[in-house]
Amino acid sequence: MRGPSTPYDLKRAIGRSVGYFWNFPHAQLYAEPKRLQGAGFLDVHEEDTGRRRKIYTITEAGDAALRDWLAEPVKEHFELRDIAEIKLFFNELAEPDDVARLARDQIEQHERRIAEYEEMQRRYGGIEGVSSRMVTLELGLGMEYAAREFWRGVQERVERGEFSSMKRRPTAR
Amino acid sequence: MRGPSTPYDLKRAIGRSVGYFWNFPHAQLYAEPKRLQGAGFLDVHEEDTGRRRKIYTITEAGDAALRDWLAEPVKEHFELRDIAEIKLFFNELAEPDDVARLARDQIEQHERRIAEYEEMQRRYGGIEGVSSRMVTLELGLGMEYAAREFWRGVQERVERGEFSSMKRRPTAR
DNA sequence: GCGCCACGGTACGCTTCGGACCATGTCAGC
DNA sequence: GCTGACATGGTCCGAAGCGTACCGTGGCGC
Repeated sequence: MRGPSTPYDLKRAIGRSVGYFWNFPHAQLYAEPKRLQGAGFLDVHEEDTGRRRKIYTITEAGDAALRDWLAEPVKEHFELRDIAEIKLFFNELAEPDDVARLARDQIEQHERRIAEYEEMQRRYGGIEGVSSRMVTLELGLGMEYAAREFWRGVQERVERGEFSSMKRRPTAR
Repeated sequence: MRGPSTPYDLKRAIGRSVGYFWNFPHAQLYAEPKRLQGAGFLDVHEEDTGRRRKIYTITEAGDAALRDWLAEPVKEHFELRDIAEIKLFFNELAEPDDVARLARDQIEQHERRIAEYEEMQRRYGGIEGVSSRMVTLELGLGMEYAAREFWRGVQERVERGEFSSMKRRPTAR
């Protein structure tokens, strides 16, 4: 989509797009093109002076492989990976105050993210060509709204004393 | 929460709970207790006959560490890890038919999951003691509803011809 | 008495991860 | 014209995560 790019270019592009819902450790972005090049899906041009940038270009084979992959059905269900959710799952072992703080922090975090996303929508929403890349932003927003509502509910319930701590773990099987 | 358990016990328990939103390759569930035991957070009792089960019990130190962790604030934002979303992000490179199929499959997948979750709610919702563990199920459901709505929207837009393919990639920088 | 399947676990190679580290330009402010 | 901060562009590496293949045990139905 971007044309020939260096890993660093990708890193920045990702930071403003897919990075919001799929984390890429930057070291990966240097290792992966190397592999793809080995597989014949990318060509490299390495500068021989200065910063020695490596500019990768997709090959015909790479283009074909990408399109094949896109046409392939998705079997995996999405995975959430939410530390806060894990902690809430173990709420019985925590103090109600901890749960309350967890909920408060989560609401704040999701609100911040919602503000970011809504700002992006306002800024780039109308622009021709870019808007088809904005579709996924809506999913992100939907998820954020749902999460915010959920944690608000948790907060209310904590306030009503519906979470209680279990001081000792069970020792019997 | 469960008391002394074997990795296998955990594997099954996880399959019916956290496993829905956080994947655990079962090999991990044998390696991790070993590590935790090394750190003094678990005790082992290994059977010396038959299946040689390893039954792990949490220690005082482990219990304390767990509670500390639960009390610690969560810094990381959740991560979605949705292959379908990635593919949709690259919709410009795919055929509209592929996008349509993607949306259809996703709607089906999310509906299946919603049915499972709703069934769980009906079955275990009222039960004393278990219901505090059901909280996270609500978040799961919220996410599923949001995702289903989103993909329905995508489907409608594909039908209206709002997605078009870009046959050739840009070659200029 | 035997074959199947749930149980319970190990081994191993590959990938992913993230933090530490390094070197090159650029530009603002003195 | 020097310097220090910061963006650029990248490598290295140990640790953790992943998934598949594989192995033995025991209960139960036929």
